[in-house]
Amino acid sequence: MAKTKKKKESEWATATNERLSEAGFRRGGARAAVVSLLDEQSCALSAYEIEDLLAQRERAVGRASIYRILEELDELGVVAKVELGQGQARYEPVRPDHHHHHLVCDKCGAVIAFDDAPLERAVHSISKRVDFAVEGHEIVLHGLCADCR
Amino acid sequence: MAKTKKKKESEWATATNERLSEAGFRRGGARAAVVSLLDEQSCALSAYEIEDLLAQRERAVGRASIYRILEELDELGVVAKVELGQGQARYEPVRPDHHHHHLVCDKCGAVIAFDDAPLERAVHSISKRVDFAVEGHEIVLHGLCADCR
DNA sequence: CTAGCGATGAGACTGATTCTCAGGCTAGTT
DNA sequence: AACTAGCCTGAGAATCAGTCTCATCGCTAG
Ligand SMILES: [Zn+2]
Ligand SMILES: [Zn+2]
Ligand SMILES: [Zn+2]
Ligand SMILES: [Zn+2]
Repeated sequence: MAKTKKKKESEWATATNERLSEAGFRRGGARAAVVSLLDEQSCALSAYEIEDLLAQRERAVGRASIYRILEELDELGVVAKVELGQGQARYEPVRPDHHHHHLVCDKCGAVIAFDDAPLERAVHSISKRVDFAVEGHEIVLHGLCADCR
Repeated sequence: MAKTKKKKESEWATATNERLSEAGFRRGGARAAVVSLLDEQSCALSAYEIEDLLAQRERAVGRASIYRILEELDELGVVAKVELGQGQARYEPVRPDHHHHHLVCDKCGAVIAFDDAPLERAVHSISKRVDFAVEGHEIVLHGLCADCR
């Protein structure tokens, strides 16, 4: 058998690995572990969460490598770095069919994903109108989650 | 004459000082200087920019005080803390009649303000639909400014 | 199998923000 | 005006996320 990966990788991991090799990156254990972990996520994780999860579940990866790899993936456009005003960045796999934004509870820090077509339309409309080459957008709604109210 | 302030304060400073006293805060030189400086701003400044500007123009204020005061003002809802993904927070006076969002140049860091009614409508519409008490929102468009393209 | 060079990670370093706590000053009180 | 409780300030230490350095590891082409 060619594959002996822990869990079968999804479309995202496949596409990501392809982009990585296209971009000239060699294979490496640290990067494979990060990609594998992100592949299982539907929403964003912080670098420290990634570090902890990797140490527990997959394979410990140095902090420097985690940040380096996340930056590479962000530049390749396969990972999005989102800043939710919590003093730390979060990273999530980019899946065009699951584009979404976030609701952040100011009390407990909970992060909830949502998507809305009219909102996206408004953003795209603006992007075309301004004298600015818009490459991405981030929308965060702050407030209190159901539990914290 | 009752007033000998450097420049006549605008509606924002007046309302802010009122809220501060309502909230039980005493007067103080550091806070007055920060409020006065913010009152002149139409868009966001970073804590360091505020520190430098105060040291030059108004009255030097300790860094700890600047952060403490900005946090108080943010909690009172008269200042908005905006995180534009530049590794530092920025703060701007909240003027309901000048609600806006930001375009950030990923190359030179330029920040440009914009506002859009359809976008706000979409956000408010979402706010009503989710099981979440939305208290604010932040929208950032990333890309390259006209100069950097 | 081996050389060449990218990949990795321990730990030092940076920069922003927060904390601590010893005075300074405001706002009532007498 | 003088007095005082307790908020207001700010210098400097402490934190913390994130970045850099560089010796070492391990792919992979040949
Ligand atoms: Zn998400
Ligand atoms: Zn909550
Ligand atoms: Zn602004
Ligand atoms: Zn620019």
